[in-house]
Amino acid sequence: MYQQVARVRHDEGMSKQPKYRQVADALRREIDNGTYAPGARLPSESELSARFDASRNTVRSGLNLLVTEGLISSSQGLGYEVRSHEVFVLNASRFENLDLPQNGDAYSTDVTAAGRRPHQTFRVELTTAPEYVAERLKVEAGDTAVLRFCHRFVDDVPWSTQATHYPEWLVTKGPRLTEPGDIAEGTTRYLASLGIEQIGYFDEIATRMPTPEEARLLEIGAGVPVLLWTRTGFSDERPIRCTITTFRGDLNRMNYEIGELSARSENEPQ
Amino acid sequence: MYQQVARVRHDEGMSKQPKYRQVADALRREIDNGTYAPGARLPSESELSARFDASRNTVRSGLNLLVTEGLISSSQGLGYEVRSHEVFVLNASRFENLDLPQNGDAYSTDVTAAGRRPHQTFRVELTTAPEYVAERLKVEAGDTAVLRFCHRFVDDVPWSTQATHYPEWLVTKGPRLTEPGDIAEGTTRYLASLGIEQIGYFDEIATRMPTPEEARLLEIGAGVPVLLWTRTGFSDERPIRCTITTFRGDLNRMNYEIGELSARSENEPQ
DNA sequence: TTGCTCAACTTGTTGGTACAAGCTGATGCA
DNA sequence: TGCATCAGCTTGTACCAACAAGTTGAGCAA
Repeated sequence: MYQQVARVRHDEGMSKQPKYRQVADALRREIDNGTYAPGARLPSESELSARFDASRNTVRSGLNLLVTEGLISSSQGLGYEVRSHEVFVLNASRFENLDLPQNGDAYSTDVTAAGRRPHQTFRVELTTAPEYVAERLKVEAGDTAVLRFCHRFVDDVPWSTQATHYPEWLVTKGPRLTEPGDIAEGTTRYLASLGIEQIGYFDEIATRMPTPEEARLLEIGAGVPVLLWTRTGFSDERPIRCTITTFRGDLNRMNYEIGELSARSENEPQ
Repeated sequence: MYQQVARVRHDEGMSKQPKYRQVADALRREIDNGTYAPGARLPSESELSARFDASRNTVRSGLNLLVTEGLISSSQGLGYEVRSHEVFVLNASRFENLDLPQNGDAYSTDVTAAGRRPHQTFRVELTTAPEYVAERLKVEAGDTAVLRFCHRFVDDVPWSTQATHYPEWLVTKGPRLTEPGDIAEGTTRYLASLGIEQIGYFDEIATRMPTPEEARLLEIGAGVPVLLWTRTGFSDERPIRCTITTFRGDLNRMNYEIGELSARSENEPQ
């Protein structure tokens, strides 16, 4: 029916690579060198099938590799599109600066400063602390806590989700724990209203592939990892909040400044 | 030959999900709840094919989803194995502490302290600075630079690669730029020998899917993202080195401490 | 016992087919 | 003109078949 042997013979070391990888490599090269620019559509499967002299299944395997790598995305009826990725940089050591508390929401400020349009939805609820959060807040897993969940967009593109847990002892300090509006304005402001000062953060950064739920919220297909940022905030006595932010990995980068940066470092590399 | 219609009819809203997703979801659930523990082998494709009453191709599509999510890996002749992921935590704000320069290689120290066995290979060469690095070192792209490339293992598992670029002006300060051995011992020590002190860092963190080359070096299959850590070190005058570390995303996590952490925070959540 | 071969498993690759389902523009009716 | 329909494109899902190639263990030969 088909014979692989004869073909491999004359391939002369240039590629023992299987055909579907050759397809992926060729297309990846063309995406890299700009033959297919971000936003552009790739030729259809049947066209590629003809070009590479491969079956539709084989071409699909190759395209699937590129989807997995996050280079392209597909939609039924439309075709394959080259993904664009303008990254948004978050300076985590300056963010919510300890000395200069932001007047308002730090996220909105940052996005607006970058000339882009922020948009976010809130949800505040009473819940129990999951184990991961409880460890960090130094409470028992299952203890009640207040969760402030936040879904953020930049120019109407889903950007990140943020879940902040406050321990029970903290929210009962305030007179109005049943009013979600208090927390909605932002963590720093809320804590200030309770007379609590954050004096330090413990940040943890990890990456992994999104869960199906995350993929849905952030509208990312297979092949785009998420960047997980867990920030535990401390008062002079104990942890006062734990914020887990889930970023689209292809659209975000984080920065930290440590120690002194020389004078000329003001204009950081973009 | 086969008819999808009849089956969908009686599925009763419980799942409009395509069959290959049902396979993936079922297996994912069983991996999560421990039916298949890390390191365990999944049933073979043909067994799963019988269990789910699906063709081998359909089962493969489902398994491929889990590979993409990084939950399992496959090897020809062996089968599918549930991946284990013990994460290794790197405290980036304490790492190469500015006040207390490490006596020796910081990586080896950290890994040994965690009760695991470090192993690394070096390569030092004279090269030109790629654009990304040149921007950070404030030199022209294409300028000569010294590259120290480092391939690191923990318990013989590939862990990370590290590429440190030093600008030309710096290496010519030392009398012996042709001796690769000097840099091999580590950045901090090398800089000290040149009488240069690092007073600050600029760290950038990003994530993405690995390039084929990275996947080869780190021995990660599709579905495992990499964590990119770029550290630019500064003297009191200017950037003196740029280190790009590529971690396996499934095995590493980074920490930063900012400001003051309360007394009880010494025992950080693992 | 040792060591080799080989059968019988495993996944990997590639081809084929058929139909479902989403999108778009042309066509034609009101 | 306006709108509904539909043909013809696209990708998505599902099946089948065949052979390549890696791994393992049984079993035979030295």
